[in-house]
Amino acid sequence: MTEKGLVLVVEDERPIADLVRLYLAREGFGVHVEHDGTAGLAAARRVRPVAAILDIALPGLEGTEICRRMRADGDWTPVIFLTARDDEVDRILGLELGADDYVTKPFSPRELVARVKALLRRAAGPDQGERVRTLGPLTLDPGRRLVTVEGAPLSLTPTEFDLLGHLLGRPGRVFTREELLASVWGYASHAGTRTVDVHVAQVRAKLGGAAGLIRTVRGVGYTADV
Amino acid sequence: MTEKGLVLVVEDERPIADLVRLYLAREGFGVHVEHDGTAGLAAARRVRPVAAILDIALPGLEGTEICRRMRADGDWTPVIFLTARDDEVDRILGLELGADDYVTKPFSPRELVARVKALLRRAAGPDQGERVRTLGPLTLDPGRRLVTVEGAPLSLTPTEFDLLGHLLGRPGRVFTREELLASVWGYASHAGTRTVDVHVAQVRAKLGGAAGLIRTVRGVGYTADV
DNA sequence: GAATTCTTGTCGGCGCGATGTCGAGACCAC
DNA sequence: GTGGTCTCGACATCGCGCCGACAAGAATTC
Repeated sequence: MTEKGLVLVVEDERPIADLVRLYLAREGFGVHVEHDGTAGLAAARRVRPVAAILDIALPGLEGTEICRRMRADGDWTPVIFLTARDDEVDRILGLELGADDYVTKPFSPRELVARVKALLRRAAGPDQGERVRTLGPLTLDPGRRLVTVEGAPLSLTPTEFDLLGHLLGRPGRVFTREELLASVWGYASHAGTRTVDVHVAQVRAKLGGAAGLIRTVRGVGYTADV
Repeated sequence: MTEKGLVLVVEDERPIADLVRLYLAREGFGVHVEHDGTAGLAAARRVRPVAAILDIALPGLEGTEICRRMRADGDWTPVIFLTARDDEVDRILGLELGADDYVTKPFSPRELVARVKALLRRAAGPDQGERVRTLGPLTLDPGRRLVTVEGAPLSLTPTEFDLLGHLLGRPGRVFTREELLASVWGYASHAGTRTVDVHVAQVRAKLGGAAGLIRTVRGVGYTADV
């Protein structure tokens, strides 16, 4: 549920909070919602979110104050402010709050999600998922969605590519079928574990001579041999 | 920590210096801080910064004087001045200090970081976005907003041009529809991902024989084939 | 070493989701 | 208003994933 990390949302208007929660959850984020400023600050300190979305006008403690105290704690979690009025924008940008972005109400949930993602991309630097992986004659380039065996490109379907990529992400580590289903297919998948076998077989077929790199660990799962 | 190079900060007010240091460090810059003018000039000569942020009012040696002496040394490192009063701005702009930018207090650290980056981009030569891109029979010139196929000019709409330009910016790299929407259409776009498909189709139609250069990566997005 | 049982490999077809394509309507600039 | 552009809906098409079923192979028991 929190594969992409937890996003803290502090917003006192329930309908808006629910909307934001829905859209973020749909994108695979875990969401922690608080409805007043004091609880929001406590949550920020407790749940270690990867990003925080703070309404400015809040009961208890203003969003700006939550951010200020987080920064004082040395917490540089990316923060996006929600603001209803344009003149509040000046307060965000003008002061040294360490706000990373802001969105004015009414806003599009799609836009908000896009900004959260952009922020995390920026904060994370070069994405781990973008790393080119090499194992023997095999190379896998996530950015180009390209797999080569001894330089010759392979044509893999999306599932095959993700599956191979996940195995190559930690060579030597044995993944159970359940783990692979959860990571590659996603937690919402209803597929049975046998489906994993079928795709492993197809990847092996396409790997040709390098098929041996994916080893069956009987009774457990699969691994990319080092 | 210094992957992006070292930025020299000369600022006698500790809180401000610390704030600037934090923000620059967070962006991957190395930071060297000095608190008086004399030490600042010595540091400029010693640490070879990629950019310098100089307060104007400094004990020992004014920021303007540091800059002047750097220039006299033949050191044309980009310099940003921090100034508390507007009337100081005139002194910066009026004299041939070789200042590249200035920021008035109170300032937003975000803004300062943005200016440092902009300065380095400028100093690094022609903007990446201005680069003429060529791929097989295709050339795309952002400056002239011109695309040609084997020398013959094409008439593209703004969206079509930006879309093609973005794909050609990193040939081989696969972009998801969401990435393209965010980059080409912008954050605030409410367009659905299918809109991307339509525009890709249009671009392909206009590309004629070179249409194959834009390849669909099923389940992922699009790429410009190398 | 043979029989049994469980696990894994393999094949083929069905259903669904993703993409290509066309056209209508909205919107904007002139 | 007029022309150009963007966005969306609708439909057709195609590829892919999923499952069921059986074959093959490995571990366990005797």
